Amino acid sequence: MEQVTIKDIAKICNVGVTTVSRAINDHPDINPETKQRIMDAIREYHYFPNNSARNLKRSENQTIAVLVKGISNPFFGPIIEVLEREIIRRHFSFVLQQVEEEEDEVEAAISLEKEKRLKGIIFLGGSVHHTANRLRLVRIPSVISTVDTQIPPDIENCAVVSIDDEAESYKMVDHLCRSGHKRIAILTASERDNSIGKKRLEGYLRALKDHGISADEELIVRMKQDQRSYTIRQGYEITSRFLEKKKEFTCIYAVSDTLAIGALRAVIDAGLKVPEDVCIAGFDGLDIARYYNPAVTTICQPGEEIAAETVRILFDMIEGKETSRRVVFEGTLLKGGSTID
Amino acid sequence: MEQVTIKDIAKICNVGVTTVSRAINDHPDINPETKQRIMDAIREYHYFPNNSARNLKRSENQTIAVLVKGISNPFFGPIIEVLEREIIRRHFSFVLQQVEEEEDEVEAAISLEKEKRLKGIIFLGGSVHHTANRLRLVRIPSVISTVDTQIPPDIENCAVVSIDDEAESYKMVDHLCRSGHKRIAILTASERDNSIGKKRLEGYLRALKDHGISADEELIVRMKQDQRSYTIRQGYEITSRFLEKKKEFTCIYAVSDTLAIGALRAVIDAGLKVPEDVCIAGFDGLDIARYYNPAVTTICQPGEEIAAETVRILFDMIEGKETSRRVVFEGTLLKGGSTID
DNA sequence: TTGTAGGCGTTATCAT
DNA sequence: ATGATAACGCCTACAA
Repeated sequence: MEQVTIKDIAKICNVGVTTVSRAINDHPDINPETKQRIMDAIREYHYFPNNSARNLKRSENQTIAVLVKGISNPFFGPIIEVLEREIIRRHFSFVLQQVEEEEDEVEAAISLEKEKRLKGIIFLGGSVHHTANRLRLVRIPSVISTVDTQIPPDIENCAVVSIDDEAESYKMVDHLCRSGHKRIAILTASERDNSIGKKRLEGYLRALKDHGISADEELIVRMKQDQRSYTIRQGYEITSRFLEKKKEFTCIYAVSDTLAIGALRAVIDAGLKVPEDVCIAGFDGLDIARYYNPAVTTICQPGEEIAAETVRILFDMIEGKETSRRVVFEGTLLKGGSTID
Repeated sequence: MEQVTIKDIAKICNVGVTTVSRAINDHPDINPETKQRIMDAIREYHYFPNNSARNLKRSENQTIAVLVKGISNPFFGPIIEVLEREIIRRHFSFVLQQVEEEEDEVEAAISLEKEKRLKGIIFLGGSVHHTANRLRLVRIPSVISTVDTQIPPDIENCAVVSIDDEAESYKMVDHLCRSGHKRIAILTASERDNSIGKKRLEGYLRALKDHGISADEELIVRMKQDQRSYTIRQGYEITSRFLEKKKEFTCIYAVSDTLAIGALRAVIDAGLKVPEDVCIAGFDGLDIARYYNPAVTTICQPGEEIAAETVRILFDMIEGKETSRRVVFEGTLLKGGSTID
């Protein structure tokens, strides 16, 4: 028997398929003995229900999908854990799906919604805003999490939970300026980025301006596009090249902790001392920033709170309750040994 | 119209469903103009084919699934990237699926195989060996990747690609002993672990023995079970507690780089100098080990080669070719500033 | 080149 | 408590 189906089990047990279906779905209307017989046969013949058939037939499914862009981003690790725990706690199933770099997450969502009869969707990472219009096609409640974006007010089943990237970035650069830095280099995304890289750069520029410092294009160091973004290696390489130019500067602010760590190491390898010769700051509040030597001064995003709030809002929407459409969390400036006050 | 189906599109375009199906699946037997008309309607009415229905009907699907246990493990990041690239390069689709900590990966595989009509499966991480018998139920070719395990020789459509954990661990501890260390503490998994933690501990014990050093139970530091394993934080905490005991030792060997980094930081926080007072070594060869300050001496697993070989073997099996059933790669001892020769 | 009809494996409805 | 049967949305002979 190539593929054991529900019919085979029915035949083996001399019952109808309905009864087998009742057994595997824990329906009440079934004789316990019949059920036992069926379950035994299922085990013996290694029957596994076909999920495609189930999803096709079922009108709805108590499951929430999390769509992550860049699943190996260490920032998402603890967040995914909380999302999962909170979803399971509410007796829903949890599906984690990776979205490819070039893939449109909204399209993936629509497709998955149909395929799995989802009840809700969480977008983690990515840059959903340029597809805001497509969001209209998502019929079920969704929350965009950790991405600071705007959604048109008429899209009613979608919410956003994140920090304010521009403001938090301002907070960091403001702090650095107050510490006396006047020549602060920034490590950020490539020119055509339209996501956190851009927002955090804007915060940097505004802070400089408020401190009467004119921005110097030469201190804006951008990632190379031919490599994975926001990696330690990327941080190391762009910093090394920057150092070779012998620009004058006293501080490097990287828009992610991973970049900051690469920068830190590049600076050390160049024979400079941190923080005596160069101060370094990051963004995100990764564990590794805290545990690096020296600890990296950073803006800590309350990732786990964002995750918990994300799930809370999603379920409010699912249950038809009134709920906030936009929640902005505050980041915390965490001072480490990589900067001097 | 709640859910647009293929029938709706057919009706709208005044054609049969077959023709619509032909259009969306790029069948040759269709009038280009008809196709264009259909594609326009699809876009206009936002039709998305239902994947469940497709998978149900399709007898096979050119797709490979990767089942990862512990997807946020940084060791898997670059590996997944290579797996994906290699699979796509062979014109197959790639599906990444997370397996829960308590979930049985083989069962997940069987379920997914039916649901998506997979052509092959890659197991990444986890500890597949205690379910070897269940592996028999997986009808399609599979490769267990990065897990050093044995599979019964009669299971013919399953292969293993990994390093030899015991031998590599031996290599590291042997090196440490040759550097003069006699009191080497090890940071490893909990007692009931039956995976890498155990294998690497065995290598440690054998190396000590070969150097005439008797193992000291007090130098075997185990992870706490109430926390996520192999995290930096875990490494920091168990090391801190260990330091409080004031045991005599000159070196800490952690069975993962993440643990090693936590240990490193704990040692530094305790006012000790690395490597002058304490040497520290890790395992895996993560980027962060290389970029830490000081760089962590570690065994570097050739993750990307393992990934490439995994895909190669899988496709050999799919194509019915003879191929190796077991490939063991060598790790490389990478010396960093965290130890002294 | 196009359409009709049957079936993929399951669940839901409605009898019995 | 149980079973027959009609969907679910799609693909694919086969027929036209």
